[in-house]
Amino acid sequence: MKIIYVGDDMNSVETTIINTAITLFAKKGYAATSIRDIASSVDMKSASLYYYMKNKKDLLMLIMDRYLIQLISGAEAELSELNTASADEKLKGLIKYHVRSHGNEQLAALVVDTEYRSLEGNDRIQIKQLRKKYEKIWTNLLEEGESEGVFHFEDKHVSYFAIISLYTCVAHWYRNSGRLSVDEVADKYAILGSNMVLCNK
Amino acid sequence: MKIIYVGDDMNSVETTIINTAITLFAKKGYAATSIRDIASSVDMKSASLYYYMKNKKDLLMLIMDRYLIQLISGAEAELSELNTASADEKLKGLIKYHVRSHGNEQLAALVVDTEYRSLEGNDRIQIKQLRKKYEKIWTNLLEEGESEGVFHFEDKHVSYFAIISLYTCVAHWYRNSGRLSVDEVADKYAILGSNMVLCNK
DNA sequence: GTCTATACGTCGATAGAC
DNA sequence: GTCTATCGACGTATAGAC
Repeated sequence: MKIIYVGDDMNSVETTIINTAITLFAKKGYAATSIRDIASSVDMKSASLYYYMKNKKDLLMLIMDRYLIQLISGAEAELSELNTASADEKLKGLIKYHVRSHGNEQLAALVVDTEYRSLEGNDRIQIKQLRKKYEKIWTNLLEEGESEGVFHFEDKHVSYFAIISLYTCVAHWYRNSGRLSVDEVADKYAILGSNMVLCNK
Repeated sequence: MKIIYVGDDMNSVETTIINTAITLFAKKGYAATSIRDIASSVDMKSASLYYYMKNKKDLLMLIMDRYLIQLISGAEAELSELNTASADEKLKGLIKYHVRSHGNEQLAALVVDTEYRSLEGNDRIQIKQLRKKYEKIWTNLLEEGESEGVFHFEDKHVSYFAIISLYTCVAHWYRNSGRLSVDEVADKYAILGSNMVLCNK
């Protein structure tokens, strides 16, 4: 499940630049990555990049915006496919989707997760809203399960943060070269998370 | 439980500079924080800071090194106090200690957690070794509990990363001004984590 | 589209007065 | 101890040739 953005030409220069920026931002951080770093990684001069982008800040915004919009629409699609299932099945499905997305698009997920502090003004507000929209998908599901008597948590907010942080951190430790595939990690994690909130555990 | 480093004079200029650096590194990131930023926050000129430190890189190292050494020795002390307790009690104690440390020294914990990528060469190796030493405390305890038949996990590494990431992320979301005290969060989290690996759940 | 050249600010760090 | 002054490197971004 490689995420393909609508309208992307995977071989275009724009896409190469964006993917290179994602790699460098994830590895060294946005502030420590210079336009010249990105340019030399794609065998161009720094001035040439400005033909494809407005400035460095907009490049970061493009990356974060795209990933979050993709993540949200994918989560909504996943839940709508499961709309007749139990809350527990929906939670497992959502966890698997989240882990797969964070595993397959690991570098972009890392940028989204670590570079929020690099945003200012309206950019920050815009990304905050997208994050809140995604969080809402999870909290709605937890509340749905609770009102159906399927889930129980001593403290809703603590459980919510526990689940969200557990699954987001996958992007920080998962290694593609490791023992487990993304799908295997997703399956194992779905059980862990379900156990955390399920009533009859 | 405010962590006091041995030999610190809490009112010294050095300490003020270090605490200011921790705050700025946590908020904006190491690369995005200039020496002039730190200096103006402590009402000095940038040149004056060099009377107290060798360079910017060493300031970051000092912060990360101190926090990790403190974290490790505190965890060891916690476990040695509990050396006659069950593995489950030890795990709960370790979780509580970790959450309290990450809650009380939140900014330093964030710097340690997010600025590893800003280190190079021997600095990186040195911090990596400290992190591994701390991780070893946790994995030893999980293995001890498993061999005693108290803990069970389908996949040791996945469970280990789940627990570690769950508890480290506390530093990312905890707000001192919020509804819960650090101790309350620590207690609630200890139950969650224990449930994840306990046999008779 | 990609380049060379460059403007202009800010960076980390040092020299040396007080 | 703290300052002013300054160095040289490097940052983003633009102008304009090809």
